[in-house]
Amino acid sequence: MKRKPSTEATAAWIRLMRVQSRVLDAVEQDLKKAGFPPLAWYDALLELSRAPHGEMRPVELEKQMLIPQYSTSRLIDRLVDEGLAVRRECKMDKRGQFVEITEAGRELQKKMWAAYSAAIEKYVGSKLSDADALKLCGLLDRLGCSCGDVKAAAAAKEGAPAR
Amino acid sequence: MKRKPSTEATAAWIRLMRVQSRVLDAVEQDLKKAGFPPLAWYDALLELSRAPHGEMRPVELEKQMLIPQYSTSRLIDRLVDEGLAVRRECKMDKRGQFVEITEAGRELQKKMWAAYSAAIEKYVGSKLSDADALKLCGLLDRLGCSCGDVKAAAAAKEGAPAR
DNA sequence: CATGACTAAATGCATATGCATGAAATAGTC
DNA sequence: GACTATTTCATGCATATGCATTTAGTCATG
Repeated sequence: MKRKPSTEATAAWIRLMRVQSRVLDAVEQDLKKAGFPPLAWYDALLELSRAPHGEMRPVELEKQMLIPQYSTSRLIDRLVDEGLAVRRECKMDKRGQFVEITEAGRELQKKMWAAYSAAIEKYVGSKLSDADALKLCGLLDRLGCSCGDVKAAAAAKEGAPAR
Repeated sequence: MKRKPSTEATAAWIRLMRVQSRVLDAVEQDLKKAGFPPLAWYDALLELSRAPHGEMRPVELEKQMLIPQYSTSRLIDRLVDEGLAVRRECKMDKRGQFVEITEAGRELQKKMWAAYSAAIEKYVGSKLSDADALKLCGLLDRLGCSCGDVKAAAAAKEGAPAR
């Protein structure tokens, strides 16, 4: 465990950091220029819209998005403030609650996907063949994140980065 | 430009975001647990230590690290506060200044590299063969970031993510 | 050498984040 | 059922970030 990384591994690390940062920045900028909120909002709206009845427990959302608890709490605050979601009482566990996406939330999610998917195409899709994209997936998956199968994403047709 | 991304491209995007986030998090956590400051400090110290006479203009540092101007300014503040760097007058351009790394700064950079490189090995190196790491580099490079040549990193022997 | 355009760096202010803790409900145990 | 531990969610506080602006110096031009 004390071994030093190879030159190749270090180079891969640097690129992983840099490229992600640049690409994410570019995508976020495109969204912002189009007048949309940050990607994190999109992720949350997407999760909610996919959930049965469009509602989830904050704890669930937190697990899906892999962000800290307080972060979830505040993200929900903002969504609610903007009328994109509502908090609903949770009868079975009165500590908890349900967060339900509103019609406005669903609409925003769809509109954002138009801009978001265009950005993905612009900054990723157009630079790699499908075969190379798959290779990239394979290599990234080896770095130990479980992102589910590529086919699962296919079924969903919408992408969400987990920050 | 309005084409939708393929499933493969979207999957690659998701993985790029997720894996980077997880790996960076893991590395930062390791550093933090070892009592070290954030990676951004390391990057700055490394840049400074490589510069001739261990000094640079803030503007240069900003360009190297690709972070916003105000961010550089405040990062330097912190380094100076901790005695890791000093601000020096710039005679040729009195608007500007030089930032020079101190002995303490050089020492910290070296100590951090020990922990940092171990983390890179742990979370990247040990998961990929060198050949695969190179493949990953190649694919990531196609996404349009100029990270310089792998050989350049080899010469330097130290890695720095650009945030 | 005056003036207008530009560059280097810092900073005020609003917002966001991380951390630790708090409050309220539930679950487990004796 | 009383007691403790655990889970769910919110929040106070310190720090960090993004954005716009300010201050100071340089440069180009007439």
